[in-house]
Amino acid sequence: MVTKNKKMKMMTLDQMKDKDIGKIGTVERDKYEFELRMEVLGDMIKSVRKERNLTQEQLGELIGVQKSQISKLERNTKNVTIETILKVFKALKANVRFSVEMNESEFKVA
Amino acid sequence: MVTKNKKMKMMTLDQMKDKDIGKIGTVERDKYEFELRMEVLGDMIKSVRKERNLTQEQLGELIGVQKSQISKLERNTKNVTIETILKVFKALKANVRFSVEMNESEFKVA
DNA sequence: TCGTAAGTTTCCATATAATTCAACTTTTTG
DNA sequence: CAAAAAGTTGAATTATATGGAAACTTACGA
Repeated sequence: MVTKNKKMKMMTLDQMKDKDIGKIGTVERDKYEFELRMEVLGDMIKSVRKERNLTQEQLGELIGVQKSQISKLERNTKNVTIETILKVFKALKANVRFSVEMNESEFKVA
Repeated sequence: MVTKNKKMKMMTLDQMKDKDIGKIGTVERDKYEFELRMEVLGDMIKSVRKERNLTQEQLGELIGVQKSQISKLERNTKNVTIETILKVFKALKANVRFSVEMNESEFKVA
């Protein structure tokens, strides 16, 4: 299973690279400064939850946590793990995308 | 590093996952989805680092951590916080974007 | 093939994210 | 308005991510 997954992982990576990366030339610099504001992430959770017409308690049930936890995630100024983000938006049937870009090329992570 | 013109018969990512992991919604599949994302995230760090011609040690110096830590991030031994992701890609002068999409609407988080 | 550089792993400590519970405040609604 | 529902907060706990040190393995150039 491990070997299998590893093999698949490499295939996936190669696919990704061949498709999206191609070759990248020389030096480059970041276009604009990027800053992720955690409040916005919390706002996103809230927005999507409202969109789905769920209370914090109901969303909590879907995920398996108390409403207080949802509240904290929504108004959170703290750091969050990827796992938590995925868990929440999955329950909300929303798709999360992470991408990394250098220069013109964009590498989709998920 | 990036292999060009590598003609191989391979399944699409979704095909692979459906065939070898199980259908969407199963525990196995969900777990794999998460692991896949994490693994690919590590691969992205590695790819961009290589692109910048940096060793793990050099990247570590930029961020202020040991090379072992970079190794761990690239090999995804753990879950990762947003802060860590941002820190790494910032050092690599790469731009990270998170976005959430549900149905037709897409909400940019950053 | 030897030596060095690069990368990995293990053990461990510390910081902090995730979470609950219960009391509290705010909002909704009958 | 008063009750109920929804949301917030703080204190405490648990789980785990971050990180260093050092030994180890792998890659690689002379």
